[in-house]
Amino acid sequence: MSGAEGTLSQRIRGEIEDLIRSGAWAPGRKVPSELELMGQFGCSRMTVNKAMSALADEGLIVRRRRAGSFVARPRVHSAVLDIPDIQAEIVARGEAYRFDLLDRRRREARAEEAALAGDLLALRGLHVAGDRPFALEDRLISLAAVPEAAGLDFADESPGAWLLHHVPWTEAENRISAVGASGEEARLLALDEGAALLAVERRTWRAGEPVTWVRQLFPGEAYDLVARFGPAR
Amino acid sequence: MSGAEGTLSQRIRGEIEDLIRSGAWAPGRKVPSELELMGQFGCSRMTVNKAMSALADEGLIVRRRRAGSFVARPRVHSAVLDIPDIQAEIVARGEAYRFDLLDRRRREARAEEAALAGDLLALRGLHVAGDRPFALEDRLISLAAVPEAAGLDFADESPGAWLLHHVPWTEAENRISAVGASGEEARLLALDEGAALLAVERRTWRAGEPVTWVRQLFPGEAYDLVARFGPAR
DNA sequence: GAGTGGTCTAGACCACAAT
DNA sequence: TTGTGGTCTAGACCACTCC
Repeated sequence: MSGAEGTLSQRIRGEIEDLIRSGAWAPGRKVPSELELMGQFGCSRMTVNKAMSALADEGLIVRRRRAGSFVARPRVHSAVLDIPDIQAEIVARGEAYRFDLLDRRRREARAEEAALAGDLLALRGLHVAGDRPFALEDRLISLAAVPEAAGLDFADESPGAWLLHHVPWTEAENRISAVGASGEEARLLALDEGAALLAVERRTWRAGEPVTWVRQLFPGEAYDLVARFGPAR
Repeated sequence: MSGAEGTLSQRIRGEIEDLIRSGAWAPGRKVPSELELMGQFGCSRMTVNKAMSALADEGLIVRRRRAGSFVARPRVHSAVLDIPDIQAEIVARGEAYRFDLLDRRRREARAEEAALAGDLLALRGLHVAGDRPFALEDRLISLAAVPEAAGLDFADESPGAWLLHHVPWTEAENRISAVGASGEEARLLALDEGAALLAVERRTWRAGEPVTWVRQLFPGEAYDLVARFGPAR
């Protein structure tokens, strides 16, 4: 939470940002107009406008003349490095997608899982494109952050896709490395033991609270992560 | 080049941005004050300020009260995904750094090297940390974009570090994958054939012009790419 | 037609750091 | 001390688009 810093326009921006990131204002909800916010904060329209423009640049709100401003529907595609929605990517290629849940259990966080605490859902599953294994996924979900997850079986929707659609506005840290496949991993991915895998490990927070940890293993030659950056404008 | 769009403040921003990205205004150079720009563009200070604040947010300029605004020294660390300065990383860890140039030749771009054209410098070298191979690098440099590179032997400084310091404000696209080491690659990196390598392939432009292409192979377990994103503020 | 955002103006006061 | 940026105000006109 952070709606109490610095200048007035930063404070306005922070307060609204907190409401959105915490989930209190759901996607699609109307944001007060600049005139209303002028009243609420007792300031000029330029000051409100600065805050709202910043939120729009960030992609947190969408602004339309005459209609007003609204909490944006979260874009899955970050400009710089996707949180890959594997399901959506496979479907977009025209292949059949399936998520095979291999293991599902509830347990307490272990000490070494510093990022997460308390009651967890631990999942292992395989993303399948057509009939070809696409990625092996191990995931922990904090039930403190996402209690609704406790009741799901993730048969129709992968945990990643479900989280993307139900817990918007998260922050994430990715670690990317290459590993040789263990015997078990090789078997599940239909590769030879020792084959090169791209390992993506990601921790995700919402409004400072840990939400999920995931490690995805991709057959290296079959998957490229693309990250582009440069002038936005 | 893009200094001719939209609103007045966008135009101001665009014109200055072009001057910086093209290299015409070198890092450290003083940017005209808001008062001067008000005169040049015949507008109010708020309009100039909006443009300059945006440039500062982008990291292209640094603003200091009383002193003025200056073209920023390029930060090697992008907020989202580094263009890794391998040399700096190794030195920062307190290890000795060495770049062994294995091959260096000039040649014309081939048809399949769509990104680059004309006269190229083609390099192969090994980044060494202490006495341990750290990364194998193949690189092409466009001599049309960077004619100064023709005269360098890259004995003291790796090509990547040299480019980072001499060709600022580039845009880049990274592709990241995992591959098994070929016999030659394994030999140079002192690994077993087939060992998992993290492959980072990057193309870089400056002001729309291709500058360099590079492919770096890291022993997978020894190197992590970290990419973090979320609220800036 | 009227409500909303998009942009701009002319002016103001303040904080800061270089001189 | 003084030039510079940082922020804000109160007002304005315009463009768009929903009603």
